[in-house]
Amino acid sequence: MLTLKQIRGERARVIERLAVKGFDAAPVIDRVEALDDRRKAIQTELDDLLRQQNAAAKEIGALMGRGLRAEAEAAKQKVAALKERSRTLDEELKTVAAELESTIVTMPNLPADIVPAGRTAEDNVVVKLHDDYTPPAEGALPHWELAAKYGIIDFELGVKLTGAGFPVYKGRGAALQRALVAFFIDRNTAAGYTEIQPPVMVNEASAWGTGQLPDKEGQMYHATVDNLYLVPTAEVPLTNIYRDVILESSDLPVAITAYTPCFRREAGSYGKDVRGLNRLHQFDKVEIVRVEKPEDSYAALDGMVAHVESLLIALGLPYRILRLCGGDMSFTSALTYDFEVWSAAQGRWLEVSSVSNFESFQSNRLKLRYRAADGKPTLAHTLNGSSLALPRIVAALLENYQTPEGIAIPEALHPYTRFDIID
RNA sequence: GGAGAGAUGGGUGAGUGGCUUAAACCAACAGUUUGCUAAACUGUCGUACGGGAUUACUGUACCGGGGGUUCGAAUCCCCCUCUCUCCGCCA
Repeated sequence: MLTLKQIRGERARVIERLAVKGFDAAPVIDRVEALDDRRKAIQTELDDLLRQQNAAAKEIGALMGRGLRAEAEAAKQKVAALKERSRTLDEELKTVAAELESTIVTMPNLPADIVPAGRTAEDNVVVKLHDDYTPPAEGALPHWELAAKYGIIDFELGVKLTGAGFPVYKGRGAALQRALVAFFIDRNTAAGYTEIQPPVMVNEASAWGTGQLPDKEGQMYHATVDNLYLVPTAEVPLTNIYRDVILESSDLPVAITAYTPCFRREAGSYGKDVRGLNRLHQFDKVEIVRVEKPEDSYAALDGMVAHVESLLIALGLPYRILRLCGGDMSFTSALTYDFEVWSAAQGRWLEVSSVSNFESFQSNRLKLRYRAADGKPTLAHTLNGSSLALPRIVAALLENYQTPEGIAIPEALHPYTRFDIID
């Protein structure tokens, strides 16, 4: 969520920036300002009443101690009136504060200055297009046919065991998954990220912390008996490590990485978009998360983009990098780069990574702060990205590396797979 | 699943209705002293939201969360959550 300081202190900029996301901020800001003024007025009056009550209570104690019971009784009468008024004010304060909060949370994060205007994915800007690859031969098979041909992914068996969107990987298909996870994590740790193995179920507080609740409640699998949620991404446990934390300046930057399976209900998805590995209920992903000082966060974002790009280069996959336009960005992001790999047989780009800077939008909700040079707790910036999501990488590997002899394995993976072809 | 014990500041931990402005110790930070490391001494040492000349200073709230009793609650009552120990089960 945005901070009051941002909303009130940079009114013109907030209106101008949120217009890029197609959000009309002016009336919301008016409401925020009115509520905040009201809240301050109430608090000032309430604080004064409480001060009087505290003083009176202390006085009564002293009177009682000296045995002056009549005077004490008189003082009690005086307090009763104050109490009634403060009780009313207290209720009003809670109401106004709740309204203020619920108004602020409707406002999306401010897009960074370089975010292009636009409403749909059509308006995203291609900032890098890697076209140095050989298109596959005529008659190339889509990955779901290749998966069946070589017996490495069994979608039907997954349906039997669990349901659609829960594939079973077999033989070298399973080994390829394991190899990719290890490869990505090794590359991430070499780049300075500390490996974490978090729980794949989180409690309600964590789901709120990263904003899965209340907005995306229907997207998560919910174990109701224990009120735990299966993580939709490692971002949730990783980022919540720093919920309600004040870091020392020397703790920054934080750079962590984790592999987890990810669980998404994907309610409402259908059609060719969900064919094969394109969209699953359970999939594997390696995530990177950073916590940065505000002045460092955009350099850090560039570093993350370069790092993710290096993974795709190492795998030899044709890719492109998009800077998302205002309309296609998430509610919480200030700047997002999407990575897409080319699906040779489907003839379309598949998103395999999304790297974002949330600035202080996420940390404000999390109460993730660090002690700045002046010693004051200051909201840190958070960033995250996939490095990488496996299923579509596997889809692209199968399709782009298909040969008459089988699926060739990129050289970078040989130390991990210990085989060089799937046949 | 059963039984019991707990939750107090960065940490340990005292505090069973007013003498608490939450003690003391540890850690941290600053200063003094000192050949070095270190030690000793002195001081500082929570968060949030207000008021204020936005300096100083100052008000309120916060002892796991929420409610209640009371002039007054860390302390008493109720509900909830979580943690630990033992037993049972178990990779």
